[in-house]
Amino acid sequence: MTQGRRTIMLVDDHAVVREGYRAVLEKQPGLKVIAEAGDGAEAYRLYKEKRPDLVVMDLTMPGIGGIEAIRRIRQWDPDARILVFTMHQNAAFAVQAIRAGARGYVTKTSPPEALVRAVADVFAGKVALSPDIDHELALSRLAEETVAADVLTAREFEVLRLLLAERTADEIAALLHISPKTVANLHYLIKTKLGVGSDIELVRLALRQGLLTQMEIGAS
Amino acid sequence: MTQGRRTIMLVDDHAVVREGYRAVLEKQPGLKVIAEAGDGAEAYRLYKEKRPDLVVMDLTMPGIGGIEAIRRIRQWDPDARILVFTMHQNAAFAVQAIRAGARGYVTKTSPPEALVRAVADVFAGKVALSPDIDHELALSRLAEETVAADVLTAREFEVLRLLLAERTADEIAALLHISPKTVANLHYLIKTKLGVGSDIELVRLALRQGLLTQMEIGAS
DNA sequence: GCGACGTCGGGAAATTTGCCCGGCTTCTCC
DNA sequence: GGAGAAGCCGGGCAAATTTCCCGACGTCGC
Repeated sequence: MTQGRRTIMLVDDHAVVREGYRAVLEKQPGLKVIAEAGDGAEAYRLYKEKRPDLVVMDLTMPGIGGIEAIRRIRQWDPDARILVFTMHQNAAFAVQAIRAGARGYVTKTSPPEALVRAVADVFAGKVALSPDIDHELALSRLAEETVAADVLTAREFEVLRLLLAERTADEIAALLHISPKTVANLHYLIKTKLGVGSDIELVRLALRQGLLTQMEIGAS
Repeated sequence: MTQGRRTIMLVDDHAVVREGYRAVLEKQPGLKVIAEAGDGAEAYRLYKEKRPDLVVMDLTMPGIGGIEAIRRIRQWDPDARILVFTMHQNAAFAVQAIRAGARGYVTKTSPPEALVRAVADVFAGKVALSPDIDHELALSRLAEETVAADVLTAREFEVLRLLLAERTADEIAALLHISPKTVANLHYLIKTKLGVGSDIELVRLALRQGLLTQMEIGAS
């Protein structure tokens, strides 16, 4: 990266929203938007081609999501600077993003200046978190909600995904070549491990943890 | 409204996103953004103060949501032109918005030109729907999914809300001063009326129909 | 080889679900 | 004012599921 001219790539599936990022960022001297992508796959491809100094990335996108895009880009270039800018004011998402290799997490509810400041912070080597996410993370620390991906085994996680996909116990049993009884046992075990009493709580916990995004809901 | 100078109010809880709308719309000669609001209550207040010729409105916002804001504005000014511009590519939302009095529904995934065209269509007296919403509505017509708000009685709807709020049957019974048995019966009746087999399907249907927005999920 | 752990499922009691019923109130329409 | 429809409430009971226990098997690390 040259010092005087920092290049940026924007990743968001909404073209009009990218227009907003661009307007805000290009008001800053020394920042230049050189690429835009509408989904994770395009982001990865364009990153390799354009080598921007920083990526501003949304999380919820069709196809390959933001988290996976971060992982891929960081695998290809471990020094990549990626700043997540999303609507999800959600500690679970922030944790996932940072673990995947993001250098910051700012919510879209923040004033535009916050984005500008976060960009500067990332260039300065700091981890940029907006105040509301600080707060969310603090709360989640206190709540100590069990993280599904951490406590569940691979098999349990798979059954959970299928349950959330509106499969009946019998369908899952047939799919996995196990007895319906085992599915029932796993279902029970999952609820126990996650400290959840009903299926309704289970779905809501899954939503909070991003296991099921609102996007997928329609695609039943 | 004067012919040469059409005034617009933007409503969206994300400041950066409003920046995008503004950039796209003000490129058009004859359009001028004269107000911005970040939630439904502010939108209603500002509408009365500024009397814009058109409102571009998001749906999911903190506090008073977009649907309710549309209702209020239209009650105060039955001729108000309101165009919904949202990320929700969801037939149920579109139906609610149009019923509340919106003159159009465009999703944020549409190219920026689609927004410009929709604005022009609304000014021309047409109902503006983006192609993906046309498609969603067509599908929903074929699927004929039961609409919770239509088929459920008030009591049933109330129980449904409480169930979704992660209350146990016993809590609901105590809250409504009825027997747990009745709650169980209502729970069963709700699932029957909505043509749903499990609680998981029930939650997902509620999400599709906007009874439970992703925003609320965290606030358990 | 031995303990820890994940996977798979049987068994049995406890609970919930699915579906029926009848009684009660309210509202409408004649 | 009476007949009928529709909503609300809850008992009853068989069937199904959930809950919790158990043992068997494979595999991995030490």
